[in-house]
Amino acid sequence: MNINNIITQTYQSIEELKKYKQSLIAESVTKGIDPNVEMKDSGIEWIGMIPKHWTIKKVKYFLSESSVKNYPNETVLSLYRDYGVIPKDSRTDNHNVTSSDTSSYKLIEKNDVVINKMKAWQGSLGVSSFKGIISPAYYVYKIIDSDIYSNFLHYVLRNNLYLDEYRRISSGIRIGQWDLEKKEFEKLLYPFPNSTSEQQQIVQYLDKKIFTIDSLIEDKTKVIEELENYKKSLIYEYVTGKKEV
DNA sequence: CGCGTCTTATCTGCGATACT
DNA sequence: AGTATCGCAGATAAGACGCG
Repeated sequence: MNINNIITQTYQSIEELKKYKQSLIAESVTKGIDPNVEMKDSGIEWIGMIPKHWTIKKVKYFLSESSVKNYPNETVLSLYRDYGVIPKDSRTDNHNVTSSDTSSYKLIEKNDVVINKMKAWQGSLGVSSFKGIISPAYYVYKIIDSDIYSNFLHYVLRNNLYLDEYRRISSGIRIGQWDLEKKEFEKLLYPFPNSTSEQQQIVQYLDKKIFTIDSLIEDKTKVIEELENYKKSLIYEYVTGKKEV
């Protein structure tokens, strides 16, 4: 069996795991985790049926925009598709330079919703578990509905059923940096379980599942790395060794 | 008219990839 | 291996907008 085949296959199984993770999240936050519950039509075309006891809510009524500035000494945060909202200096792969004057940065409190308006269509939005400040090129919202559990909302906002819709309500010329239109976003509808305890159950369920899937992905990534290194050493020998064109 | 906010396009640094 | 080019993830400047 040649190395390239193994690498390709491992790579594919990682992709499948990632897809499974996405659909598991989407399924859980729109259908719940009890398969025996009675369903009803949500009226939202990209969602379809939802549990009967869930409620559809409009962004405008559960989020309120916040733009608090002049806290230049707070921790600078950054929003990642993969990691959510984290302190910017906790990663070395962010090459963007923080402005020398952070007084126009927006203040984020714990549990605030942060949206990268240019990358929302890729799922670049989430609920922060940190307090800090972020570049003014983001939208910051506060949750004003006390029946919504912030960690549940985090999964809901990022679930992939909504990505096409985010893309649709974004506009702009530069490829890959379409601007999410705030007004359109505020019109979006999301389904929620009525009780926060059910929201918490779903979050716990997802956290556990995702941890398992992520560690599987990690293992496979390591396998690929090892194989790539082996392949490189072969190529190196070929190129520097007795090769003649 | 002045000022703050929003929009838009351009800019950036470096890892990844392609090629030789 | 060494070099050249691409692409990612996001920051930011500057003009447009709009409010009192």
